[in-house]
Amino acid sequence: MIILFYGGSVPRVTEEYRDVRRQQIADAALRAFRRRGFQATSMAEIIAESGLSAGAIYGHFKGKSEIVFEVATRVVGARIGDIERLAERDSMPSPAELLRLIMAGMLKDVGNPAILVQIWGEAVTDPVLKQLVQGVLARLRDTWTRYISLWHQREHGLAESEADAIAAEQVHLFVSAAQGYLLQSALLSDFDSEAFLSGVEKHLPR
Amino acid sequence: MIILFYGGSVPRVTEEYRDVRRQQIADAALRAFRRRGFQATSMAEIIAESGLSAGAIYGHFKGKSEIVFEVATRVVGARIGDIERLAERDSMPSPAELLRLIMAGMLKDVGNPAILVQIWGEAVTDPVLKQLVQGVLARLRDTWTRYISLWHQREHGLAESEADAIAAEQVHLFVSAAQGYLLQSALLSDFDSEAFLSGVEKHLPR
DNA sequence: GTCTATACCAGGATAGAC
DNA sequence: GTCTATCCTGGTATAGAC
Repeated sequence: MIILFYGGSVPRVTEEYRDVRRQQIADAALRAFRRRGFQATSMAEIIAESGLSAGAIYGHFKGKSEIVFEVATRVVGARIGDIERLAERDSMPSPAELLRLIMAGMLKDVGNPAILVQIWGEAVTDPVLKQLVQGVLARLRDTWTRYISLWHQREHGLAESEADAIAAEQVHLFVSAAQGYLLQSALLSDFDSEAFLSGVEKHLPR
Repeated sequence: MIILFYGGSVPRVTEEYRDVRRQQIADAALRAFRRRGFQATSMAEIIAESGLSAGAIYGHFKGKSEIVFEVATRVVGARIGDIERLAERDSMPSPAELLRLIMAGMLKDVGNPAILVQIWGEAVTDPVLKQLVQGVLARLRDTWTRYISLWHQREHGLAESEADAIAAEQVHLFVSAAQGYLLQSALLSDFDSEAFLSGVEKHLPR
């Protein structure tokens, strides 16, 4: 393929070209994951789906884990963006309503909650995935904490420091609710999403 | 080995003998899982740990999943027993305190929460493990619901039917908190167990 | 950078003798 | 029921040409 160097020692066009390829591979991987789940998707399938070859893929990623890293980072970025956008609205949804929205967004992008559960399971032994999950969880927790704090300030007129303190306590419950929701919807064939969400919404702190 | 048939066509001593063997294998497997996690433990290691041979193990279990099924069922049975015992005490711990106790018991028996997360991940694709997780979750949820209902009746003097209804809503939050706790303690190297538990305890419904 | 072909390995499960 | 030895599958990653 055409590789252009633009002047000095920095390969400008190449850089961009690499990004496009990485994106193309990540997109293909996500399509494959949506279809077959994470574990069941072999590198061969990602290769086929991408329309490229083994050599090409391994030229851009060290392996399957690195590809997921890329995919997941993008997806979670979208979710973080959602939360931050909602935090700027005149009437913020309550944290419990936020849970509903995040879950919906997650399922829409990822397609199948089982993928996440599988990644969690792999992360136990795979260092790259472990780092991914830790990073993702930290970002999500922080953003969510800010949201809850802001909501308490707006809704209950709490001072920022006080709201921050409460939010830091409550966020664990919200994050757990999200994880429980994903886990159960992935594993229980008779999972009642609406019962879960409304039950939880009713008893989550306000 | 000695196999005795006691009278008719029912092999009485054999039956007992099989149970002992199955138990021996299950114990060995749990020891191996505690040491290395679930995924990383190969059949070869379970075989070595049990002091038996491949042939012997496969004579008693169809495969790895069936062994975990046995192990997990025993462990969860203990947890169910804990809850039911606590429900009979004069002063029941609050549901939030129960969470603490269950988590402690779980970690004591299983040794490492990562094992559970790995089983969840595998359950997505493995039918035997999926059935295991579904069964376990259902039993746990039911027992926990009864506990919460009972607590509301005792503590707030609610009628049984009313207490049942509230418990059915709240149980999702408690189960999720347990799952979130296990997941995070397995995956976050800087997980602050005490902050989680006390934060959650403070904002869980009473 | 990309392709095809393939080496290589781990690990679960089985065969057949005792 | 149990043992030893081994087969066999799936799947990741690399070699070497273009």
